[in-house]
Amino acid sequence: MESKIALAQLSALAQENRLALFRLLIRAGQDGLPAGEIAAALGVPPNTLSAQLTLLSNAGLIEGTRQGRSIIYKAQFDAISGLIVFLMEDCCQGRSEICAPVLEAAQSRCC
Amino acid sequence: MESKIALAQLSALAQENRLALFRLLIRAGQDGLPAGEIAAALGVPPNTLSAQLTLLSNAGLIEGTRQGRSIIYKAQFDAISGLIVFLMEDCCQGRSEICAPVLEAAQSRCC
DNA sequence: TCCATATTTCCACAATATTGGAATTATGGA
DNA sequence: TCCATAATTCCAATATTGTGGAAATATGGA
Repeated sequence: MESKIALAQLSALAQENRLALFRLLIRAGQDGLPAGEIAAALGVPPNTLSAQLTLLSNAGLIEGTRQGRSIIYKAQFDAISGLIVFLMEDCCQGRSEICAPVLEAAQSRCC
Repeated sequence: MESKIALAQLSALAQENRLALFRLLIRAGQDGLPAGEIAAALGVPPNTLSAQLTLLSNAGLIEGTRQGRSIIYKAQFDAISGLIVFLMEDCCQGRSEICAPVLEAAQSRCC
């Protein structure tokens, strides 16, 4: 992954509202949520939410598709996977005993 | 993990210099690097670097220990592991086929 | 004690990001 | 065509962050 993309993703997540928004979509899973429901859930005015959705979307972390009058946003799980790999890149120079436990711990505590 | 800590970690990583700095320490592994060498490697004046080290350190992503006149900074691998878990929290409501591949992909591409 | 090296703290200027009001675009139904 | 709903774009005020100069602190050696 390019450094610029990772930076955009980290910047997008590095804000209270957007982090909450992203995690809401992670929890919503593959069904996603319409922008209006997200705004209601987070208590954010629609134009502000729109700016936040755009940032996360430009970073590739979420994707919106129109469905009637609503736009349904979904978390992009691949993007998170790529970001994790980027952060751990060249972490061990072959000595995988250093970095393997990091991802193993994450895996065992997830789901 | 508390949301505040995750936010501090993401904010700390969401900046070009600090992201490069963190990844440098990830690559340096458990030996770490003295602040001076980091400054030289990144081409950043020492006082600016110090502010960046402080931010990453306060977020728990790195840790510095004095050794003679130098302070050796090391990446905290546990912190990254915790951040990954936080981002994926409640990702699948039991339907682990959604989120398991994310971490598996990360694991297979790392090391 | 004095000096050189390593790093940090203090501070203020410049750059960047966040927010929401008002207006705009898009869709579907009557 | 007209209206209501859903979401976005434009813009400017406000808030936050990043940067480096100058001074300060900490360590080790002569």
